[in-house]
Amino acid sequence: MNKKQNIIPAAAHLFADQGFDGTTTIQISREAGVTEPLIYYPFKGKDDLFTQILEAGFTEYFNRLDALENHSGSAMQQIEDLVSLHFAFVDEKPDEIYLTFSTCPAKLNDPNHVCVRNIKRQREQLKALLINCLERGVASGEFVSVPILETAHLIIALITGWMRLRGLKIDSLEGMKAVATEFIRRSLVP
Amino acid sequence: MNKKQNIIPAAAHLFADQGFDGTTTIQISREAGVTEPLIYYPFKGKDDLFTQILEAGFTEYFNRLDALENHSGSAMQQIEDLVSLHFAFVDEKPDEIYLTFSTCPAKLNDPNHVCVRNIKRQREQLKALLINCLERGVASGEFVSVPILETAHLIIALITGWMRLRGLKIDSLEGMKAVATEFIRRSLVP
Amino acid sequence: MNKKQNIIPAAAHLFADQGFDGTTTIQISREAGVTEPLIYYPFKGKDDLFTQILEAGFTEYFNRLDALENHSGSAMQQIEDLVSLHFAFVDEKPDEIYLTFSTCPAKLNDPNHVCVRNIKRQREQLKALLINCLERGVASGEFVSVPILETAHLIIALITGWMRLRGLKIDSLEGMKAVATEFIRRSLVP
Amino acid sequence: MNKKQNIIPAAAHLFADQGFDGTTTIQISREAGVTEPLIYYPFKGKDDLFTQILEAGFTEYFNRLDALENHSGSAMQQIEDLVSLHFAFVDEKPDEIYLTFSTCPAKLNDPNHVCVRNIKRQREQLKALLINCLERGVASGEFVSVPILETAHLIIALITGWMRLRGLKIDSLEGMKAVATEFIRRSLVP
DNA sequence: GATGAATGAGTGTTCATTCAT
DNA sequence: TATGAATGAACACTCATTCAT
Repeated sequence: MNKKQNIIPAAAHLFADQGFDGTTTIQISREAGVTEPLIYYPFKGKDDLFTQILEAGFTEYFNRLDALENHSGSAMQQIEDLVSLHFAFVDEKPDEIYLTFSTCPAKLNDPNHVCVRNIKRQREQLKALLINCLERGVASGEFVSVPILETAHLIIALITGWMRLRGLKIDSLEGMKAVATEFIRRSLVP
Repeated sequence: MNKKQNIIPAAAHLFADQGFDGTTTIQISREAGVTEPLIYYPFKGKDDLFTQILEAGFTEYFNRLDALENHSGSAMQQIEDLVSLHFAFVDEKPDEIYLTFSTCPAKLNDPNHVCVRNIKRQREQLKALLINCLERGVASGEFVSVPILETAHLIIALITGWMRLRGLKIDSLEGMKAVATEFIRRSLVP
Repeated sequence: MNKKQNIIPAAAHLFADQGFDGTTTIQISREAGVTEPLIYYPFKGKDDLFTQILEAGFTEYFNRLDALENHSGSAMQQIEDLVSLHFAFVDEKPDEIYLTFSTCPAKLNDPNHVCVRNIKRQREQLKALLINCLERGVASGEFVSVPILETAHLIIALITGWMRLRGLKIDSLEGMKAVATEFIRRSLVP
Repeated sequence: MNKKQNIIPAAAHLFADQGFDGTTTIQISREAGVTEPLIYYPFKGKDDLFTQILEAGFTEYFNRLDALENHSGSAMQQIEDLVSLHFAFVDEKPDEIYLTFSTCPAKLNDPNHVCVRNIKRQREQLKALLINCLERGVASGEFVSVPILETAHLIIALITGWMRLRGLKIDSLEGMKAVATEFIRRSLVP
């Protein structure tokens, strides 16, 4: 239970960097400073390790997301919080959150697997939240009139696109949260 | 009976779907309806196959992108064309273009490899184009005053984020091009 | 029947240079200036090609060797002729003769195969000839008294050792025939 | 239960018997009583295994050969010791020493490879030693007058030829060392 | 708990050979 | 006869995983 805390971040980092298939158990053990078989004490295997990392990421992610659902502020405020949530998250735990938004490894593609289920749930929840938000905003006149579903998808693309660039360390610009928020606000608020 | 032509789309599809490492040569051969060794007739190996797919994608991509550089229209027009270019491209060749925008396999990460070099070139070229465009627009008053570099990155995130969702078949909404263009226009044009 | 003459020397050369297993049929076809499947018209396969080369080499070799058996000259004269035969042969057809004296490919090691049979026959015949020769020479006082069997083996080692060095192009010294003959003569003739 | 020690002799035997290309890793593993992947635990691959066997053989061989260089005895005595060295060696370690004297696999033919470098060094060192020896002997009148270089090559051919026959188990005669020594002595000493 | 040794299953790749034309 | 296209069988090698200690 002691070394488990070394393994998870090491694995998360390598998975995020090289993909699930591109990462070997021996790489993980070296990065974690343990021997290879030790991985099999706290985890059933490579799949399980991956799954647990993802699940931990998802758990925290959904906790934060759920807190947004019962939102009392304006529609724009809610979108702003949504953007903040994701941008803050990817700064805190770039590997876990990047994995959360990346594709499932091919071999874990069965629809009952935690990986697929959660990724689907995440997309649905994000979509629902944004649709609700946009509908509210358009109805109340807070937002200009936009096609709801398409705009929701667009904002998801913007958020996940940025997280991807950030998670892969391709983009390291600071202060993007405010810029993104303003960008969306100008587009939606009349 | 030239089965060689089946290999490229089959491989592109699988690579886009499962990643480079997650795709086996035998999967490719089955998807292409040929036997495994036939892959090695026109291609030197799995790496070469991947490289050639990417290179073909990049060649066409850069051709289209270069055509945008000497643009005579307004700044917004140019951004619109940029969005159109990418959205049209990903509709035409979802697999190839998705690969073009996805990450390099870990093992092909040496900086001289076509894969890395082109992906870098692509990001640089996109950034340069957008920065130029935004500077023009802001200077002429066509656009509101925005932080140039950050906004360029944001638009790249939006475009690539969308292409990713689209390339992975996660999102299949039609008519997104116009919605995206309008979304950006409202944000930038006063 | 036309291109067969191109294939044999090309194959013989490559087999001698790289060994049977180290030589591929495509190398042979290129060296012979033909396409790969053409090899299968005059030959049943790679094994057969190898066998035929060996057989041709052996046929000529045994022809020459048989001519030595009914020898009328002195014992030393006969040994001299034996040395001459081998040294001349390896100069004329270095590849074929080298193969003749080299090891059988592992996969052709069954004792009924032409390859094994001939190599055995060759060693037996050489041994018989030398034993006969040495016995004659010792009995007649032409030679000093030497252990017959061992000396026969030694001369075989000398001859095959030289042919190997020569066949592999490791040694390219000229005029070795006379030197070898003299070397043996001084050792045997009192 | 260190099965690693079984691998080297098993591999040496098979390599000597069937050549590098003719020997498969699965054959080696079976002969060593281990499973195939275990070969890759102590060795980087088939090439490395081959190289290490050769290197061990060469190291011991050169150690023994170097001991002969500073020789105080007569020229004939030195040659006798040289013959003894080789004949004793091939009796002790028939596989390793046979490999040491056999040809490099075609694919390891680059001139910097241990294999090529050592085989060259061996030939040069043997040649130098014999030339020196013969020159001494001829100058002092211990030997009859012989062409130095050619005779050196001849003795090398004799020694390596014998080692080959012996290493390949083609010839199993005992007591050859004395016979060979006498054979050479009679030829050189007046 | 911890590890060095070991392995079953599979991967990319090569090669001798055949087939359709 | 000749060849481009195609393949079955094997090869060296890797990897996630387990076992003996």
